[in-house]
Amino acid sequence: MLDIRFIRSRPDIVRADLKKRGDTEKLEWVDDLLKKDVRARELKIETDALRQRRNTIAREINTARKAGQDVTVLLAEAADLPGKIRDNETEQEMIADAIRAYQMRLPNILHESVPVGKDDTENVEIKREGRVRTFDFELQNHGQLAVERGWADFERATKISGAGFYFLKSSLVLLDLALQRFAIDLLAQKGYTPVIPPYMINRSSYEGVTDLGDFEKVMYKIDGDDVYLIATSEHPIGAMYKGEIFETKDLPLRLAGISPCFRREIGAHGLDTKGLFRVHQFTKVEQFVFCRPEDSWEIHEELLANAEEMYRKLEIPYRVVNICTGDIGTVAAKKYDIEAWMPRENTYKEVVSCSNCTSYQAVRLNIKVRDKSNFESKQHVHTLNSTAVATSRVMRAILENFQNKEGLVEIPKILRPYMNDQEYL
RNA sequence: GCUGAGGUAGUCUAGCGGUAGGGCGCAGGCCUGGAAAGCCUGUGGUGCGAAAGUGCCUCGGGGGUUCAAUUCCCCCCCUCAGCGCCA
Repeated sequence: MLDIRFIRSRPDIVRADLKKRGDTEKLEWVDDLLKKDVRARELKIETDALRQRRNTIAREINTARKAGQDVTVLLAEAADLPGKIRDNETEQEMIADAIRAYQMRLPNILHESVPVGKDDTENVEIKREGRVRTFDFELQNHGQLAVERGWADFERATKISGAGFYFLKSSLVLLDLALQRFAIDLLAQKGYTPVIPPYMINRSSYEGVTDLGDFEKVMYKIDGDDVYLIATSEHPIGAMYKGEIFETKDLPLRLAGISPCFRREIGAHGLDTKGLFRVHQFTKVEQFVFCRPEDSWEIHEELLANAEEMYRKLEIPYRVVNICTGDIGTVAAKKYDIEAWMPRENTYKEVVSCSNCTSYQAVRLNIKVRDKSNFESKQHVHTLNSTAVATSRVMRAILENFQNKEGLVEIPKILRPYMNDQEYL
């Protein structure tokens, strides 16, 4: 969320950003929020004065009693104070809740390079990489191919868990693990520390890292407990340092999260109905960085470069798009997607999402950095996250891009050391 | 799940109705040719103030009693130890 002090001092920036997003209904929120903020501070001054009087009088009563003096006048005054204080506190709480509710719903301030657009059709392509293969035969649907070869079982998974689930078997299990290990090794070599997080986290931690709407749309709640299944390791890793202060020397902190990801929302159907593209559960290796505010834009490019390197090495053609205002959501200040070439559909489809969340998550989570040379000054850190590999989607890309006429699937060379040096699945 | 002990500022620890004290760490200052040691100050959140300052809040969380709660009462959460169950 946005720091109240930032909103207070630069409401012009907040308003301009909402206009850029076309989110004009929230302009009124800013006005109302600023009004409530003024009232909140008036109330604080009043209430603090009442509390000061209460504290003083309590001490006076104590001193007078010890001196054996009469305290009835003091007690009479003191008796009125708690009620007055309580009335003020009630109003203060109401206003604080209202301000917080606005803050939780106001989106992050966008980077100037974010293109204006109404929805995902207006995202801006930045580049294309890789050689797109041509096929002189009809490609098989990756899901059907996987079932025929005994690499996946969707029907039995549907029987026991519902649509959107799958059993992975034999070669695809090894491929899944190979992709994870490839990604971890590549990131570890670049200074990222691998992390396996808890797969369930509680609501208050979750509110720090995600959009409120996600609780209804995306997350699975565990019945009877205050915990949710994680939708990505970004969430537990972001919340990991909640309420903490980093030393400058400890930043940037580069982490590589490895976890299953659970998502209720699986969206559109069509070609993807049966298969590995839109599923309720998949495994993902994720890059996550905590850094000083001045470093985040450079690191955002680093995360994208790392992700691109993976797809180049996997020999999967891709393009990079700059996500527009209508598609970016509330948390990120700028977001790139990498879309892998899916030859059967003749189109690029999302496999990586790479975001600079600037201080938006850090403000909610209260994560700061302290500079040793200026001990008193603390700033909120910036957080960034980017997919390295979401194994289900990359497996689909491999099953399609590396298929041959005989229905065999070649294993990308970079993965073969992780696959007992096999050439084909 | 049961029993017991705990939760005090970055960390350790005292206080157990009347302004939360000390050790360590860290930051700054004095001292020094430089350092160490020693000594002094500071250390979380927030309000007012140009600043110097000054006030309020903070003893796991929430209620209650009281002029006044870290302290007394009630509910909840978490940690540790032992026992039980368990891959």
